Amino acid sequence: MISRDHATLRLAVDLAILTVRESALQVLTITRANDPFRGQAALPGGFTRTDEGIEVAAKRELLEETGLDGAGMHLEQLSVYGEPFRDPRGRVVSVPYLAIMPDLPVPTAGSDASTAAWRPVAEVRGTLAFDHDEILDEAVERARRLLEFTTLATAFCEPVFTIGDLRAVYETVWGEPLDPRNFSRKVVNTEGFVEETGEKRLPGVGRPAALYRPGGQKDLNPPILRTR
Amino acid sequence: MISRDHATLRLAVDLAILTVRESALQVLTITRANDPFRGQAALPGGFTRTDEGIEVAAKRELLEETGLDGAGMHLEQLSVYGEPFRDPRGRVVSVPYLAIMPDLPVPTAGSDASTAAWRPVAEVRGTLAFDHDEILDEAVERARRLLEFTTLATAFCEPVFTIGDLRAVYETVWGEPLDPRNFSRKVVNTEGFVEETGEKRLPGVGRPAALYRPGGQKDLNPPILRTR
DNA sequence: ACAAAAGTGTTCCTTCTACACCCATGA
DNA sequence: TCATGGGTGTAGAAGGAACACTTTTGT
Repeated sequence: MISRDHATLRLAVDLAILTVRESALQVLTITRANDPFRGQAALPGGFTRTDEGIEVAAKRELLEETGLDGAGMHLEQLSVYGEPFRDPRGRVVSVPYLAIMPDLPVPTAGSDASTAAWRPVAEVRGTLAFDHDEILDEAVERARRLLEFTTLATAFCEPVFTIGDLRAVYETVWGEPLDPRNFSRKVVNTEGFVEETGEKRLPGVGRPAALYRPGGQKDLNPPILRTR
Repeated sequence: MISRDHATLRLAVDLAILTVRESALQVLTITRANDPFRGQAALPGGFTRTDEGIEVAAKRELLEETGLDGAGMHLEQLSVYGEPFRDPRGRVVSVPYLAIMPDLPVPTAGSDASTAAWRPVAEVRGTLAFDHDEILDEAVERARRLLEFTTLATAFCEPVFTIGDLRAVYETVWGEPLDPRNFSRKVVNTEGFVEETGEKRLPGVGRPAALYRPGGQKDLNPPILRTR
């Protein structure tokens, strides 16, 4: 039985899970199996449980809906959505999180996740259930800013990656081309951004690129500012 | 009757209201009149009402507890605090907001507000009820960052102010001295940060300073970065 | 040899920093 | 005339943007 009164307040978490895939910024969406908005695309999420912390709930939903273990993953909390009538079922306040991951196939483990799929952000904008379009916009904007001031771009990449891979992340998320030569220097010279592995990637074509691991640093100092 | 079960979830808003006063960063605190934490200092706040939006609730609490009308005021949402046992009364999730205002006397309008008072941040750190110490730390850190990337420093000032006043805000919030000459140039040359009034302030001593109004711009481009 | 991607060196230009110096007022 | 805070000029340092050029691979 679903509550319809507004005196009873429930807390939900939603997840804007972003990746770079096929040269496009993509987001993990599910197709809603139940009313309201049955059949429509939405961000994965669900209600928090009694005595469950909010970030814990977010990681649990991540696992349930995508089969991905978010144990070590960075979740970035976005602003809370609590308009009284945002959910037709009653008073639901949502705490949305931004998660960033490499281009992995969706394991489709849980029951709800059977419909989980990567979709290009440009394609889903304006089509999501509830106020998830707003959440997605905020997530993308946050991701853009995180690339400027933190080393989180490496979270879009595989465990080892080339500077070219990393540059592709910046170019895709920011939607603007960057000078490969200046970018390379900036990244390599920034203490703690990336760490050499000593290996090289066998190329399809061109000179093999050096492979790197994420460095220890979280904040990017100096930042890599985009030209506005 | 206060609920003690955790199945019933209630949503609260808390306010970290900052000002610069007597050359120190100060925060508005109340002394709790009721258990839990009776007699201890805390941030003003309260529960949201049925069918009331969250930011609306924050502005209502601001009015009730300080007598200040936050109609046009910028409220900056901080991260949500929802640990299951953060409030001994039951499951309470708090949405904290940062508010910035000039050094106004606290009107002490509402009943709860009789104990409202400005206190230096340095003095109250570690003494607040609930997890309000954490919230305050986050608020101060956010305020520091806002000064770098937005024009919100003007919110600490009276409706008209001198560049010296504005510099005092930066120095107090950042806790480091700035070069008055370079600061002045940077502010005046940044499009939309401040706007000349044509007036001058009658000085106690020294050359009279030009008076300015806040400019139209919200974001600060280029940013005023502090040296870390 | 050629195409393509990786990476280095160098030049130009903008911005920041430090500080010498001048300005306008009260005591 | 001196102290004090407001404000301009300017030289040097630092960092970013643009781009010529070299390196290393596959075909």
